Amino acid sequence: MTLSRSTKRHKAETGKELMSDVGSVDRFSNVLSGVVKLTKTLSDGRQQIVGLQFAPDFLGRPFQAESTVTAEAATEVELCSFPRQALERMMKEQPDLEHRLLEQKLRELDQAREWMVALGRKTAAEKIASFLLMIARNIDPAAGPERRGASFDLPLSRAEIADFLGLTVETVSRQITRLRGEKVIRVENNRHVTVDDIQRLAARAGD
Amino acid sequence: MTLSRSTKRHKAETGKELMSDVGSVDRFSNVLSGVVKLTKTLSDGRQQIVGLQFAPDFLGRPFQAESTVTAEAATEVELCSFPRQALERMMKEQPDLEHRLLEQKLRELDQAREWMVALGRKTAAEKIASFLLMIARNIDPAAGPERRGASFDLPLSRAEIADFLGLTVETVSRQITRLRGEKVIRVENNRHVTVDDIQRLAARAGD
DNA sequence: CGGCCTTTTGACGTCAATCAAAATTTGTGG
DNA sequence: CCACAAATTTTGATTGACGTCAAAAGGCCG
Repeated sequence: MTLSRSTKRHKAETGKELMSDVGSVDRFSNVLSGVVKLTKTLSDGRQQIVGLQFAPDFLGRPFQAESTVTAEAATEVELCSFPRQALERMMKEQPDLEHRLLEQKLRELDQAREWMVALGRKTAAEKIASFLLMIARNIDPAAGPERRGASFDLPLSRAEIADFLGLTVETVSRQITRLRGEKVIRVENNRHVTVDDIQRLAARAGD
Repeated sequence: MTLSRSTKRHKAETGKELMSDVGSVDRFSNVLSGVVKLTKTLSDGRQQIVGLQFAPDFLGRPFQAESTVTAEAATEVELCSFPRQALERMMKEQPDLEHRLLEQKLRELDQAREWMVALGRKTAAEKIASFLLMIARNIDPAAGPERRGASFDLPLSRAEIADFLGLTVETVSRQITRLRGEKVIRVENNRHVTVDDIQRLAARAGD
């Protein structure tokens, strides 16, 4: 994608709020590396992560934003960000862009619905397995489709995983411990996960 | 929207499967009246409703469909349906169409994320209140924004509501009974609901 | 009226939440 | 590099909200 002159690049430290659809922040970005989490919060503080964006996803909600989603860097993130105006000009000049945006949003919608099934109908154990599987597929640098194993750093803390899966930290921890006990995964430094046999993990995802 | 010659109109009886994104069914529709439910099912039969489409929503997932969503009529439905080919031709002739499709998909994405919060973080009571509120806003014929009350037929059975909210039929029934006992809603014939004070209902939705 | 399906109600069980505290990791300054 | 503080993760004990199982009540249509 060619960038207009008004774009800028920057790194965001972990946890930094990148943009909130709720208010005046009126920018649009491209995730160059890292993971961005989209969260929604209830008035009493309960939180739910409603999406994760990996490179090279677009980031932002064009055409008005009433949806009160907050985007935060989950890991070190490199963004290429530009004002809404630039996006809209680019879309005029290059209608293909709007098409690609539609395709990405359709993918996001598919993913959101995938997670609705997990949130509504899967057990804690199945949620964790599904989550690890999803991360493995998105993050493992050598993620060929025919790989038997995978190894990756979790982009989220236990608390964030809980917010993603509609669980508590304690339940997340227990389920990960259980998977480790059953040798489905190995965990180093709490963040690095190795899956020797992805099929065995997939078998626990409940699909 | 102008319809190409190859389009057709038909009514679907309740419960009829309209299209499945999984396979060869390759049509695209417009909901003219009624409610269509989008469901996903796990291999052991657990089901989750991942979306409800009200008139005048589009229905269908253009540009390949790997997402195994099934669309079914929840009520009597009038559709205007046409083959994918027609849609793609129409999009070429009228680029505005693709733009409107994008806007609708963005709305659907917002809604999906709204429900992710409910599924992951709300209590059974809050889920029911949120659901009734959503239906009231979409269905009540006289739903002016400044109405104090609302009255409508539920487009879903208790079992379907359960599948939408990630609950069991029994829990749905108990929560509705509870709301009735507290005079937040009145229910006639199990399907018709009257809300005298929408604010009181909204206060229980937990947002 | 009678069978069938949906909804409600009741008794009980269980999975995940809550509460509490220990263990481990991470970060900071000397 | 180590010592200490803070944050994160794990583990344990207990509770509670919702699920499960069972049966009664209510609607719908022949």
